Amino acid sequence: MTQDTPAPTGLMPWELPRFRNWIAVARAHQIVERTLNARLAPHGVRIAHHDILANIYRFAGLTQNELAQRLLVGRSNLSMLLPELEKRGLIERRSDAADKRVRRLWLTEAGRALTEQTLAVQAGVVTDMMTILSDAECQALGDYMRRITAGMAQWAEPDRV
Amino acid sequence: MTQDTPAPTGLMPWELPRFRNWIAVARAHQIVERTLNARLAPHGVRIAHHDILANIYRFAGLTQNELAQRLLVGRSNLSMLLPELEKRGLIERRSDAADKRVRRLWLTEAGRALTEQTLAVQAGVVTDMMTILSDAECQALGDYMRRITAGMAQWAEPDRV
DNA sequence: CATAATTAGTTCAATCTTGAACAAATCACA
DNA sequence: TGTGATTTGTTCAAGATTGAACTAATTATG
Repeated sequence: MTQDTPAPTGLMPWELPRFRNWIAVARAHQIVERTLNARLAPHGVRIAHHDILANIYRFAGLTQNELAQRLLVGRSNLSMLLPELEKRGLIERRSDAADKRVRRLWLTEAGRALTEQTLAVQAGVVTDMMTILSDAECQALGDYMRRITAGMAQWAEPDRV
Repeated sequence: MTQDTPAPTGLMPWELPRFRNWIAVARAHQIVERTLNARLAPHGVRIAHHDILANIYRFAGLTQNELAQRLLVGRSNLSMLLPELEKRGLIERRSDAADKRVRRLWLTEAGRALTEQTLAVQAGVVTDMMTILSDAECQALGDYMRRITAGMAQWAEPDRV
């Protein structure tokens, strides 16, 4: 019953190699995100939480604004999420002595422990899925994507609020 | 002020090549999605809408359920979105004569015209960003991602509702 | 055939995410 | 200094997304 609409004139977008190949990226990413979310759920954490925790784990003492830029989300998003993580005793927000506007972020002991678990989950998902690529292929993949990201950066899209 | 937490024992996850390289994929994808959304906005459409329209464009007459599986979203999601697109006169939902549960999806003339525009926008974003890769690299990228997707498929994550 | 199991789609309430408007603190610089 | 521009974080309301529960239609099976 379902039928492809015949190409009116030239190639349809999904027939263009660059298009097709990017769609493959989007699909794989979507599936991995869903998988990660599912495996994170038993730990009482969503990807958004994990991303926050992992960044504080790695860059202890960063500000909310730095975190927002790093995650490519709006500051308001963090203003909604961080109090929740704070209430759960996973993070602390200490205001900066030098600049009273700023709130710097730190993990509690419990937060650090949880983050180590969720990082392990994420690493598990990623290595599971990437085993299908050889080391060289995996490296090439990373190089391609970093070049694309760098290229887009010049292209300069609207800043997050 | 911000400081890396020193590795307690072995490598931290973000130092593992496979992990690092996948993060690059996630980042690039995130940036491209944002760019696409921004460029779609002037057409009064978000990615979610465009994805729906583009799939109906390509697979005219598919059912809501088929569409949901294709987009990897829940059926309820479409039950919220489709009436909106219908009200805007972009799509039609005709119930199937053979199976009265099913509603098949078709584009109106206006919907087809809009979809051709948004497909062009998407193709523009994708080719813009992919020009930094050679044809061969682009092809390799697609191959890698399709292999990953196929690998995950066996791995069989929880079905959408 | 009758009844149970399955499937397609909807509704609803709970969450998530976002941008605009805002307050406070800092900075630029005349 | 003083005044205007910028930056940081928050609030709030609107929109988007999700899963669970539900109805109606179809299929499987005894």
